[in-house]
Amino acid sequence: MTGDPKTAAGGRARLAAVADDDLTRTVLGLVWSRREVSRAEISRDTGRSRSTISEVVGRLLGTGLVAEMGAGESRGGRRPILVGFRDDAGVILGVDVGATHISVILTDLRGRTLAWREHSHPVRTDPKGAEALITGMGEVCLAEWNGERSRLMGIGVAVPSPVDPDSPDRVLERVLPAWRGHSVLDRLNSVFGVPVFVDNDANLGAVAERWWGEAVGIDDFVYLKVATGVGAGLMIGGEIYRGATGVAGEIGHVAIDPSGPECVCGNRGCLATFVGTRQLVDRARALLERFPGSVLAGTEPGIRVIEDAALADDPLALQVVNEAAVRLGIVVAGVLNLLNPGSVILGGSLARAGDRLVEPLRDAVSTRTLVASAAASDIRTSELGERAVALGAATHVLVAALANPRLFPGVKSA
Amino acid sequence: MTGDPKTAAGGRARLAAVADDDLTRTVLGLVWSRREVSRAEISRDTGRSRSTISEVVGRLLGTGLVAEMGAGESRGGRRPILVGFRDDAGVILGVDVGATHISVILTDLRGRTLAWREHSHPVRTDPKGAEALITGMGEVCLAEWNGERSRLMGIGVAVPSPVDPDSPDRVLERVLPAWRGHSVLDRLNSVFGVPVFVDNDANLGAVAERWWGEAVGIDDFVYLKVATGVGAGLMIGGEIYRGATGVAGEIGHVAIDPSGPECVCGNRGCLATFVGTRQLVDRARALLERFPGSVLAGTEPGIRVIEDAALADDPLALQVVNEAAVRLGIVVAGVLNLLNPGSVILGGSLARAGDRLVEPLRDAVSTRTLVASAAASDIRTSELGERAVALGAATHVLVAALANPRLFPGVKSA
DNA sequence: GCACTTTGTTCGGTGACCGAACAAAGTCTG
DNA sequence: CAGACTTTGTTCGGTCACCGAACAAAGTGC
Repeated sequence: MTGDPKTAAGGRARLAAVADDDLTRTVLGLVWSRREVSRAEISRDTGRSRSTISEVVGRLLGTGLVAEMGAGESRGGRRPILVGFRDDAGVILGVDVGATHISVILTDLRGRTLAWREHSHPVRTDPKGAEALITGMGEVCLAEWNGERSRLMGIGVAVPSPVDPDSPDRVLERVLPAWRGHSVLDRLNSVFGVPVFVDNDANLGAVAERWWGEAVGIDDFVYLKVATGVGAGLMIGGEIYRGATGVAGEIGHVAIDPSGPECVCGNRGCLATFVGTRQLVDRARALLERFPGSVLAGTEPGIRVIEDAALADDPLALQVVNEAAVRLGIVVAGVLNLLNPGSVILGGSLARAGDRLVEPLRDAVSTRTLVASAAASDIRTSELGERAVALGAATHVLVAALANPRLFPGVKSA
Repeated sequence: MTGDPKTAAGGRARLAAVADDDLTRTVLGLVWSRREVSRAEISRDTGRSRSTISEVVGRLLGTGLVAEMGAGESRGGRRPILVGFRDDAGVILGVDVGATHISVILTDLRGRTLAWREHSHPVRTDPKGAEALITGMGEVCLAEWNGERSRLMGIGVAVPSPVDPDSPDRVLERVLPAWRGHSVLDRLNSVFGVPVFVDNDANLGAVAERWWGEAVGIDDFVYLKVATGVGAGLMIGGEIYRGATGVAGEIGHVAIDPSGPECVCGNRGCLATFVGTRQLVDRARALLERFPGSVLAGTEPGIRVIEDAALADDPLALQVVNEAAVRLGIVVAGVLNLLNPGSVILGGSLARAGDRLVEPLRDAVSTRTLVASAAASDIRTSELGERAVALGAATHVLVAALANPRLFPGVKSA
């Protein structure tokens, strides 16, 4: 043993610089969420003395992350100086890698869209092309934004596959076998020179809902996403819950009908055999015979067309939505009974249908749950639209930065 | 506004005494779990300096909660002084209020049983009698133990009903309407003069498993308990998860067969209509015709008798266990897909059947889950026996005390 | 105009924690 | 067996986050 370097370097890491201790983190988060707040108010909310808060805020002002925004209303004495978060202090790229498409968003630190691109691509079979497409689209977004590139803080990537909490590199192999060995993360990191974060798409959709959507202020909810497959993002105590091996929320293969069709997973009657973009489109096509008057007759319907038709109360489209609602309802009922979430948010392909989806779903649920838990949780559709997952990927980076401000450009660590 | 008492009294509470700051808590927990540990080892494990740990341990020695237990093995230098937890520094009462019985346990701070009593009682319909019975059994346990009564630290109570995290008093009303208005908690508190904690029985069974049973060291698991009803305790990140309104884990009314019998809850085919002590006994009686040679023939079978028969490979009893396993398997499969727990532990009426229950259950599960999540989590039966829930109730108090040492007798707060 | 509030800053003080140094009590090697 | 090296636990002076008191600046309300 050559001495004991652990005692010297380990233990409580020496914080040589700004914005890394607990209090600084708390204050930064408070300034972010309150948008405009005085030092005195921070002091009251955190329970720390005004003198302490003054010093912390002073250090934060030096980083450029927060700034004084003018005077606020008097509460019977001197008017407070309002401190606010600099939403433009950095930008974030969010990437949504779907099964058949890729989209990229560029946001500021308040989740505002600065640029957005979308492309169809056979992601499963052409990983090399996908990789090039992602970096290219990222470059395009940055160019459109036309700001200093050094303000890019990080990249969030959503993948349609479970993520192993321990080694996110090995993520893609299970669902995307052709991606084996391709470390998109490394590539993105070396091209853009910033940290890259990966997570499952449903998880990141849940993150988007919690920060900008229907679940703002809710710590315990379930986000259910219908796309090529079906997945759930579990938010528990304000944190994404991944389970023991990272596959929590993978509900596509819950068996809801033992006599149902065979699934790729080897079992029968999985939820994924009924609900999923492809299955919905197939079902619509099969129903054309029974609904010759449908607006879908004669077209080659895509999911978007079905959604539009449902919103126009086309009987065929409503039938498709209804059937899906009943199937989803079976699973949602199970989720409510087991987890008792504060709310359930439906995103993805069918969310645009709104009440036309929620009402039959709620009916299906109510025949399968205890009154108490069903009544307690409200079921809603997402309003974030097609950008939800990419936005969530970007938000994931924002969350990481607020928790560890050294990620912000201009905040030094030594 | 009369001054600002909040600034003076609120915020970071002044710690006038011993054993209440973060580090002291950590050290106390470490000493408890390691049983015998040196100051130097604590220093390495917590990352604090030896000088700091020395001071903290010194203070803890003063409380009587820990003591020096002699010298340990040398690691190449001076031999360490081992510090250990005084398991007999306090005792705890755990109460298991079932639907048809009440049991009380007295334990030390290592979960060892010092006394135990059990009684049948119509809890639902006779709350006053139940209350008297609980206090009486508590007194009997304390008398049998024959120690100083001042060492009683607290009482944990398990109830067969969801618990509202915000107001545990209103707990019992939903499942036990006759208990309305009876605050057993207040009564216990005034009789014994110590804090009283309440929680759901399945939750407390999970606590027992995590501290003394099959889930030691596992932070994410599901405990499934079959008794008069069926319930689950969800351990997530080492904490009991209660959901938004406290009914998480109430899976008795998950619909597993839409064409099944009607349930008291108004729906059809609930898990509770198939699995539950009463249902199992009824089923055994109904099967007597088909299994005339069964050892159960001619008896009036109780659940204990059925368990014994199954362990003796009686075909009728095995049939009952098998059927229950398949039904439970449907629900367990849903749980695995959704939550991806590290393990599933089966407690209550059927746990004694061991592999005779687990094997058919595992078969039922494997046809309904993704390979990945099914393979990752192992399904086991509890070994804690009939005392599990009462033990968990007592353990709940221990957990609270380790997190807030002022609960311990002799540790002053001012 | 005067009494009272509120804000933000300055400044001396407290306490948790650290590192260096040391004595005591070991192990290991020649 | 002696001397070199380790490990443990304690002592002691120093650092840093945080606090409270005091104060000036800038308000409000009668």
